[in-house]
Amino acid sequence: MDFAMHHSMRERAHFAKATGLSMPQFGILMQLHYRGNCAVGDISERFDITNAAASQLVDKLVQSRLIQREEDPSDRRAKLLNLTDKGKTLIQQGIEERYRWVDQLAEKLTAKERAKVDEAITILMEAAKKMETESMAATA
Amino acid sequence: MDFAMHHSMRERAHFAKATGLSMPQFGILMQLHYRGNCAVGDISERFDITNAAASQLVDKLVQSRLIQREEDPSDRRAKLLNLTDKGKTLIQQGIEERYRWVDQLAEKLTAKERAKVDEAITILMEAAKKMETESMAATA
DNA sequence: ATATAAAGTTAAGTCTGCTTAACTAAAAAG
DNA sequence: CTTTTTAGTTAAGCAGACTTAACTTTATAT
Repeated sequence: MDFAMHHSMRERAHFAKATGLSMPQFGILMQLHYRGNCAVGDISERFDITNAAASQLVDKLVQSRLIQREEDPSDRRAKLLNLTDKGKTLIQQGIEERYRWVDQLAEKLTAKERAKVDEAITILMEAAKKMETESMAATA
Repeated sequence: MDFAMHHSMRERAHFAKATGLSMPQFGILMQLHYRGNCAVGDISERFDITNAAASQLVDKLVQSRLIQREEDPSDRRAKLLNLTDKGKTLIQQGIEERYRWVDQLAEKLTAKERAKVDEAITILMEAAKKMETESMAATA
C-alpha cells in the first residue's frame, strides 16, 4: 500500500516535470479534477497555504489556459475555479499514464485473484465513503 | 485507491510542515527509511535531480542530525547515508500518524470484510514484488 | 447607513530547491 | 604509471513558492 504510494508519487513528479508544471500547480489541477467549482479559499485550505499564495498559483494556471476563473453568481466576491478543456485533457493524460502501472499489475493476476481484489476495493471504497461523510458531519 | 493517495499526500505535507521539513527533505528521509545505506547518487536518481542538488539536500539533513553520512569502506569516493536515531524516531512518528487513518478505516469493516481485504493485499503485494524483480532484470 | 467581516488580488521580500560549472579525491582502464 | 571515469562537494545564480502587508470589492451585522 505504501509501496503503491511511493510509486505513484514518483510517477506524479515525473509527469509534472514532463509537462513543465510544478508539483503545487499539478496538485491544484488534481484538486479541480476531483472537486470542480472550487473557490480560491478551498485551494488554500486544502494545501495549507495562504489565500495570497493560492491566488498566485491559480493565476499562473489561468494564464496557461489550464483552468478558468469566473465570478460566483451567488457571491460576487468569490471565484469559481474549473478546469478548461485543455486542463481536462492534460489531467486525463496524467491519470492514464499513472494507471498504466496498475494495469500492468492487474495483468499479473489470475481471473480469480482479480475478482478478489475487486471485491476488496469495493469494500474499502464503501468504508472510505462512510468515513468521509462522518468527518464531514463532524466538521459542520 | 487514488483517494487514499490523495489523503496520504495531504497527511504527508502536513507532517512535513509540522516538523519544519520541506517535501524533498522528507522524501529523502522516507527513501532512507525504506532503503538504508544509500549513496548520494541513489538519491539524485530516485528524485530525478542532479548529484549537486542531492548533495545539498543531504547536507542540510546531516546538519539537522537526522541522517548520517559516512565513507563507504568498499569505495572511498562514495558515501553511505543512513537515518540517525533522531531521524528514525521522527519517521516512525510520521508513519504512525499517516496510518492512523488506515486504522480508522479498518475499524469500519466487519471481521469477514477485513479478512477479504487482507487476502487481496497479499495478492497485490506478491504481484508487485514479481513486477519489481522483472523490471530490475530488464534494467540490468 | 455605517461598520465590520470575508474573498481575493497585488507587491515586496525571503527562503528553498535546483542547475551549471569548477573542483577534489578515489577507482578503473590503458 | 598515466589517463580517464566516477562519486561527491562547493559556489554562483535563477526560478518558484510562500509569507506579510496593504488594498479593493462584496456581503453581513448592528
